[in-house]
Amino acid sequence: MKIAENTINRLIVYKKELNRLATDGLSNVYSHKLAHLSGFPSHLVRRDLMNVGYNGSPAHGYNVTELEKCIADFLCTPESVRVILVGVGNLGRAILDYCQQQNPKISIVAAFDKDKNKVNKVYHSIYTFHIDSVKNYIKENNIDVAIITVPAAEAQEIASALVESGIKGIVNFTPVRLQVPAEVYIENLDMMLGLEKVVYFVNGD
Amino acid sequence: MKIAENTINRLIVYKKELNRLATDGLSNVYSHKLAHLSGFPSHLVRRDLMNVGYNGSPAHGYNVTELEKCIADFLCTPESVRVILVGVGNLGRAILDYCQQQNPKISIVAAFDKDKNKVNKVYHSIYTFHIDSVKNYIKENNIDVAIITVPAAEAQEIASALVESGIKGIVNFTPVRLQVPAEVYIENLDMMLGLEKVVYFVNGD
DNA sequence: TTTGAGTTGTGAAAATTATCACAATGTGAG
DNA sequence: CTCACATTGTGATAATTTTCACAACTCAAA
Repeated sequence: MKIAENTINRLIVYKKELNRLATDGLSNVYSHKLAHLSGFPSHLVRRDLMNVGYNGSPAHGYNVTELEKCIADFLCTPESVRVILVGVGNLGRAILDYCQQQNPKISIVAAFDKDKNKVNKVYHSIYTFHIDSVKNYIKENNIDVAIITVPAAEAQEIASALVESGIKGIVNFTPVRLQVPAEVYIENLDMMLGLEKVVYFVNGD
Repeated sequence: MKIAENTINRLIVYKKELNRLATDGLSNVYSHKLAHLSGFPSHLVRRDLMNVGYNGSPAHGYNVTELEKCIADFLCTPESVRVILVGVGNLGRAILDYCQQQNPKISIVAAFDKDKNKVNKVYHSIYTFHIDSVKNYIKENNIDVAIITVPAAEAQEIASALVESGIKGIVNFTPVRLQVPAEVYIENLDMMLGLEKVVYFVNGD
């Protein structure tokens, strides 16, 4: 069954909130509470959970840990995912740091840059290689996902190289709309776009 | 007329691509080309442009600079927007830097942190104030939009304080779902969520 | 002038997504 | 046991969003 992208977004949010509830020691939760925590209406929560195929109880709602696991299974979250990052600028280094504090299942295993002053250095405990070695690295280590944080002018060239080496998904932090084959999944995380959207909704209507 | 959030996203993308076309010296563009550049189908481009009320010519397509201005007007993009940033960690500093390289109409005018070692310092030419002064700053300078890059544990407390002071829109880089009144617009830019989504679409289907 | 190629703008249809409303269910108190 | 209550799961409905298809238009060339 095909699931809408928005549904996936929400499921990821539910999963995170469930995880937090679990660490808080709660064992069950009602759709209303999950709705309140995640910011979506409760009937959407229930509808989304229909998709993952987990059944709650009318009396106790959902079992927190079971539902979390069920969503994780549904999202096919593998036990560990290895990701690379290209572009060790301010933003790239911040992401190297940030990622380690979050989901331990997803880890950045290598960074790449063209600047010789950065190559062979370690940032936030991630080793930086020269960009020329990225193709080999991807192939030898079977990497599927890359994060791009290079300057806008280099983004397309880098993306093409990554795709050529077999990358299947890219988190794109540059403002450039990357041109890649349809089977490569691109998640654009343009911070400026986010800011502009907020400005629109605050100003306009 | 009410415009869907996705439409707003696309319009912002069109605007950026148009800007790039303009600097490249092109004077007009067809919906197909704009579609290719932005990654959306051409009939969606035309449908979206219907909303902003700009009319192209069947022979020459759209005038690049006029359309760009028209979209900007539609999005109510003010001549200049002043934004503050709360949380001068690695990510916060990277954003301070990144923002200045992009849209010159939107500028971060002040940063805030609770760490005394950061207060009164200047990062990427933005002055850092103590977090205790943020409420006054917002009121005195009439700030509408804030960027939150504090640790997850402090996010909600900060958000509540900002809202109390009159903030109308927040770009939230923390993984926390902020609880705010409905009239405050929140844009969640959770990098981990983006990564997880890519992992899902790469792995699963 | 007339024809033809290529594009826009848009009504209408299709597909998708969200909302509603309520039957079915499980629980605990009396 | 039975009843009242609160919640889930879901068919049906409504709303939204996208896609299709083509008439209307512009220009250039013959």
